[in-house]
Amino acid sequence: MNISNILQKWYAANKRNLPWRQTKNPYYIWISEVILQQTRVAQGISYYLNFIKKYPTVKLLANASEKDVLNLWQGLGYYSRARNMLYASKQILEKFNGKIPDNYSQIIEIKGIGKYTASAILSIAYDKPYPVVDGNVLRVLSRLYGYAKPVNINAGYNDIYKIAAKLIDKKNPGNHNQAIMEFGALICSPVPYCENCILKLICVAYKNKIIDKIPVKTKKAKQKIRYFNYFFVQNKNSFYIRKRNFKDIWENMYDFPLIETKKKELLINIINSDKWYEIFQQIKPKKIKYINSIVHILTHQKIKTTFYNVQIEHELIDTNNAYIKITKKEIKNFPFPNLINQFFNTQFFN
DNA sequence: CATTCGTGGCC
DNA sequence: TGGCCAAGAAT
Repeated sequence: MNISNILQKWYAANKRNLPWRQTKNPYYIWISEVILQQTRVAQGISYYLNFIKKYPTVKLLANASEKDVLNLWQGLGYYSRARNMLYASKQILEKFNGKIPDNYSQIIEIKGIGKYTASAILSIAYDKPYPVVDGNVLRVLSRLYGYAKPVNINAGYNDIYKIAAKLIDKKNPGNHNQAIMEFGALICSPVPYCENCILKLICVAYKNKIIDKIPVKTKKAKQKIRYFNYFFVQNKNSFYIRKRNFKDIWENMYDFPLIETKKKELLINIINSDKWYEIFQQIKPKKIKYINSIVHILTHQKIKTTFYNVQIEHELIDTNNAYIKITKKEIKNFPFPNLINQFFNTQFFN
């Protein structure tokens, strides 16, 4: 038995029962693959079920609003995936007659579908022999073959890709690809379960006792620290939000009026300064109150956040038309990043 | 091609 | 606790 056969046999006996494994519908496979990009299976399952329930076809997705799609994606992170999927659904509808292409050159044109997702859809939904190389495959194959150079650069990725291409079962590519990924997720995990591994006798890293040193990765850049001051501006039972319609984190999501500072700074006196008027075009508020401070961690940024409550007695004079006045009941209609969403669950807000 | 895009779980 | 990492893609 070759390696693929061993993995597929293991997979048949040990695979998890996941909702997207009950279909070969290319649309569903596409949705699942995008949701699972850089996302754990446990976190993605409910989003997948909600997504295919609300948008069961390409056409229904293509006719959705971005705000609704982002709302469904809220809390999952990497929101460009949702924006790209909406764009992609229109591409599929118009250029490919509503059908996910079954060939590489066309499917790779679709927004949000890169080398991995193209290969995953083609192999799983259409039985085409394209090898997937994701984080699992990089780990499994680098250990198995004792590949001790960095895998998170192009050269390393290309080396592993060649191995993956040589290894693939051309008669059962979808099953093969899922088997090796599942094996990486459950057995050859970052902290591996070598005692349960069916490949340990032929695993170079295991034989050389360097499992904990492979895969090799180059260092990541240090997190940037940013200081956000969010103003929960309140006018009786209404408050103000705005859409982040500019190039930064959380693009096209909603949040509160924000003042970013370059260092840690308490802006409790801002209503007595000209700065308040410059930003909000608003006469001096009735009162401002510090609420709390939290730290929100992103992959490349650490957001040190302070929330303030500002009570005003007149409407915001919003010459830039930047703010939307809403009540608490309307919150669920708008997609917020989790930093803001968590605020809605605090004692202050309720 | 290195960086940037969230969030949550794990140790 | 801080760092690593998860079915990656766009720029």
